[in-house]
Amino acid sequence: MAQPSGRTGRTSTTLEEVAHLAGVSRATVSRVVNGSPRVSPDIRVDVQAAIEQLAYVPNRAARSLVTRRSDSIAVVITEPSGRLFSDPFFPRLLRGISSELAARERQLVLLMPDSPADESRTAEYLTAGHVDGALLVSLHADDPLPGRLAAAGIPVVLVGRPPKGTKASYVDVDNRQGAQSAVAHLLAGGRRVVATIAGPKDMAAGTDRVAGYRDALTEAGITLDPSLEAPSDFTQQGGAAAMARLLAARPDIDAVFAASDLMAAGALSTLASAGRRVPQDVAVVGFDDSPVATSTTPQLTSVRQPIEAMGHEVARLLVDAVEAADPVPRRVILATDLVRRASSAGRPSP
Amino acid sequence: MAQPSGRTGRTSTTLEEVAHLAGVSRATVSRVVNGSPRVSPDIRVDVQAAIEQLAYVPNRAARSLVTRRSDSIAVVITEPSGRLFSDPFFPRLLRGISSELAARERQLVLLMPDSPADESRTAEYLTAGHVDGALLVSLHADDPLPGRLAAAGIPVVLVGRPPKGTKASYVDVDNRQGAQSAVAHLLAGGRRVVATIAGPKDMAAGTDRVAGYRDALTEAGITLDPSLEAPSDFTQQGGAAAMARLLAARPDIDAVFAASDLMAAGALSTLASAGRRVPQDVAVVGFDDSPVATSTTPQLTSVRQPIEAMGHEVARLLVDAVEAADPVPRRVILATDLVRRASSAGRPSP
DNA sequence: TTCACGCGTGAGAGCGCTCTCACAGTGGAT
DNA sequence: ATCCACTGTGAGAGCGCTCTCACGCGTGAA
Repeated sequence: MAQPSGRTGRTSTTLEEVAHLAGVSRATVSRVVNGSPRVSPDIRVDVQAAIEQLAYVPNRAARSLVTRRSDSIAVVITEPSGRLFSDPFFPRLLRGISSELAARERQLVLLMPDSPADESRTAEYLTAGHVDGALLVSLHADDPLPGRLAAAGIPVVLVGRPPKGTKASYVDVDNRQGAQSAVAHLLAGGRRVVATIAGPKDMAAGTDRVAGYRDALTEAGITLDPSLEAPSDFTQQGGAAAMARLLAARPDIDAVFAASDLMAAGALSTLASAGRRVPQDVAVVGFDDSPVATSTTPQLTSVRQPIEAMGHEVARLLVDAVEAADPVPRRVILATDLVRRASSAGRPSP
Repeated sequence: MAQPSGRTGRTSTTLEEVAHLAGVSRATVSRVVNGSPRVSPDIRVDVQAAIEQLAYVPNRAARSLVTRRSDSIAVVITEPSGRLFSDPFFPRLLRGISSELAARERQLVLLMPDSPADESRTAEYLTAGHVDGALLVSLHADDPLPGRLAAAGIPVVLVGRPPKGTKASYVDVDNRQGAQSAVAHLLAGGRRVVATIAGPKDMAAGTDRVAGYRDALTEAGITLDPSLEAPSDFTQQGGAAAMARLLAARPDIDAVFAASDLMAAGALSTLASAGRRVPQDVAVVGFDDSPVATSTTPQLTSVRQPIEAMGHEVARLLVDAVEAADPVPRRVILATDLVRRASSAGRPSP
């Protein structure tokens, strides 16, 4: 930055030039560009013609300088790289966010801090007012970021319900309902001893899915049994190990609801080693409907999450919050969808 | 945009205020901020103290307005969503890019056009001068974007060698050498009838990996045999089908090099159905070292690509190109690394 | 002592835009 | 005819910064 660029910049057209060509003042061109109603139709047409002819594009920097808005939104992904690299969640979410922001003419500024030093730099960047708001993607339970941003008055929307209660807006899928429908589906298929491989207890997605599992059993009048609930960590290895524990404790299991497809895939391999046939002996349902679900044998029934829709929703919420004078926190919960595949085919009625 | 925001902005400190506190002029503070050597040490200290005290952060918009640089770099991902959602390539690449750009104090503006209309909007955005340069991630063979950007004088760096020859800078992994080392490893393990499941012919990664496969055989004095080369499409299903074709044509195959882990995983399932043991009867090597490689049975030997390094390199190249007066195209080829796992364990010597 | 030179510093213009305010023109009510 | 309200337009200030240019001061050579 010490050196000015040697590049002889492509100088773009300015408002001034458009105004000159159209025979009006800068102010009028500005009004046309920004869609003000206070412009007579004929002048508007002239100005638009001039804009077209000169291929005029407003200079964001100049505009930002006076409006004190950057029209950019930060997306902060703080993920220690495990899930980031194995789960298609992030690309899909980014696509949803990107498409919404593009439609709203906002820039998407991506931040992926990958060290504690980086994270504090991220916080400084965000609070410096370079962006109008921030989308926080995978928050640690103890992340100080939401607090710092709130203190700095930066609008924030979270993706996924944060583990601790928070005042911030967030968008999440209906994990509980999704899990409930998965287990209800197993019960409807004639299964009676339904276990679950759960996610970590310190993640909302973990606890909510267990709650949904219990809901379904309770609704069906089945007494809950702690020996049928094996906590795990959302990974394939973890799922395999949890399945082994479940089989050891309860050999009579005839169905498993895993809180992620990766864990379900792990469970499948353990079941295969144990000589249990899927779905004849044990039915399996996963969660996420990730690509893994169609590459296992048999293919996995799974709870599909509307990830792109989440992206859209979260971006919409944030842009609205930036524009609104009253940033009332909102939460949006999106419904899930059970995708039926071979792993949970119902038993032939006896 | 018609309405000014109702938000009562957190007004940040300005150069002016820092200058006042330090008892110097704006120009001097600016010099300190931008690291000019033409400032006496004692004054520099005073100014830095004032900056610290007021928590001064330069206003990007004001700076951009005069420097005519945005200090932001666009990353354009044009991927029809197949690979985007199944391959961890993109998150890893983004992380590499992000970390390099953060270190260089550049903003990463992410663009993911997902419709033709979107793509033309993207082109307009990029040529409007809102960013200093663009990183193009997964280019179609016939994508007009590089041409349009070149015409507009926007610096561009490509990730991966483009199918058609191009004058643009790019960074790629050494696909040919990677494939060569994989096949050499199979030969060193005592394999003699080595087949390959290749990628599409219209992708550089596809043809380069076949070339590497042939290199290794030729070096070992083995005559090439077209019946051992099965083109496919980088997907698991495609890999499974290609493996079936290979087995039908050449039942004597004792090793397979697949140009992607997904295809290798498909090959494994076909081999299992055909009753061939891996690695005893047939050794298998994949490419990418993706998470799939460790979730198959047996785990896959695979060629690891330095994806984060690619991200770093590509970002470095672009920032350098933006700063340099003479944008001489450069190409950087990164070495790969063979990760040995069970799927290619050598035969016990006879 | 005088002059030239270089170095550190300040004054001020200006980047392209928005937005307030003033003003001219129009038309309806008095 | 007079006044008022209202609408459309233009003039101009100013957002926060960089950068050129001029200036004053100290230093070394003449």
